[in-house]
Amino acid sequence: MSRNDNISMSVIRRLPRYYRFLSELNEQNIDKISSTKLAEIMNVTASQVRQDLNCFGGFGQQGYGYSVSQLKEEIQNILGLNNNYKAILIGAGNLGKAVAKHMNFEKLGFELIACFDCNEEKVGKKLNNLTIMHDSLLDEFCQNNKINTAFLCIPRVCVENVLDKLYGYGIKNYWNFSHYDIARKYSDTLVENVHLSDSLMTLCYKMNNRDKIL
Amino acid sequence: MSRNDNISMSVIRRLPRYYRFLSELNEQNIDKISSTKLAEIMNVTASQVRQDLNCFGGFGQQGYGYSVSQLKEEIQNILGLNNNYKAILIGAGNLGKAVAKHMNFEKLGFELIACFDCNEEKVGKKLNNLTIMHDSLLDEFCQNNKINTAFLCIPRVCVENVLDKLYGYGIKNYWNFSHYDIARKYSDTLVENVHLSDSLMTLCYKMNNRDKIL
DNA sequence: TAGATTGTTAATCGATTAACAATC
DNA sequence: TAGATTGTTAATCGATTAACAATC
Repeated sequence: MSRNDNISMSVIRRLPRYYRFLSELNEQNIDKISSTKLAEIMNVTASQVRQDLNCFGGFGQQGYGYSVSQLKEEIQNILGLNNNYKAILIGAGNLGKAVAKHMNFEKLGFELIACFDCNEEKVGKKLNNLTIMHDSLLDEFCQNNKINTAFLCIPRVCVENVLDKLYGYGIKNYWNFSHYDIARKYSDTLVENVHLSDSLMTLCYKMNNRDKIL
Repeated sequence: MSRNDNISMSVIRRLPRYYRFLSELNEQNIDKISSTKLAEIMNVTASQVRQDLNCFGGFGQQGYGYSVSQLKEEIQNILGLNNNYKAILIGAGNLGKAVAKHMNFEKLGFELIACFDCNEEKVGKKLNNLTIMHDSLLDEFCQNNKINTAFLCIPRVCVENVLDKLYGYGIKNYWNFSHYDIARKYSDTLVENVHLSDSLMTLCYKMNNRDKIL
């Protein structure tokens, strides 16, 4: 099935976007689409669509196009959204709460099974269906549960301490909202960073250079 | 000063990262750094550092290196972080609250001057130093205040309606947390999108392909 | 002056786009 | 069969890296 073992991250990062647009088309009960039309909708080139998809297999049919529902499923599988990776949330502050409540983890390949905070006031409160636990229970929880991922929503200065523990318990995948550089310390981790301030600074730059950009 | 009028977005997106590392070095009272050392710290090539910086000017000194504090300031200026762009927040849900409380807007070139929500229960409550206002007050507020940017923390389906109003009042810069495609509808807008679910899906892919990646 | 390190040009690498033969 | 559209190769474009002359 896979025609190309060395898929570039540029391609990977476009997959969620394909997935979103295909999901929409699917909801609109559109059952076939050509690379040209899909490209139009997504504001990319038809060549890119075909090249991207062909990294993973020949999902289309010459003369016809692509089956929307099939292609959506294929990308779902490529991304691995049918997984049920167990995740824990570290930090139930504003950001942690937002992340926990805002995301539909089941549709994204994850299940949030616990959340921790160092603040006594938060401990015992509910977050979704979970009761927030104190950081001191982390060790016990990690020993008794298989955890695939940690979502880090704590300040940068707190990360190293927690990370050392989590890594010690074999957790090697992180969704990281801090600026702490996880992969530098532990090179066999997989990390997705969300740098909100970087994004806002980029907007600031664009605003300063409106004329050059538009 | 600017040697290159057509800076690529690849370069721009690296600037916040330079800025962060330089800020750290500055806090550690390190006053000079060579492209080689900076590259090492940032895990990039020295060539890239020099190329990137030279898009904007010759900030270094041959035989010596770069002044940390000067370079930090230069990038601060390039990004426009000394601005005081007036921003309003639309949506004071979990995500909106997290964004409002979590970010240090002043250091990022912005000032949050109001926030709005359509939920009567939230109206009147405080968010930072601001009182959450009902969406129905948006028109009046926009007429009486100069607003540069809107931070959209509302569900996708709610965006178009609000966007039309905001655009009508001349707001053309958006920090967008929804999947609504603002730039498609209004092509003279500047948009920074934050797609949290895309990031998590990418992590999911990486986890599924750990062996290929690491 | 000698050593260090930049600024900048040239070479390489990778990603995107164009073109078209294969085929449904 | 004729028309449409893919899969795939080749061409182009842009970004990264290497090299080195300029110079502090």
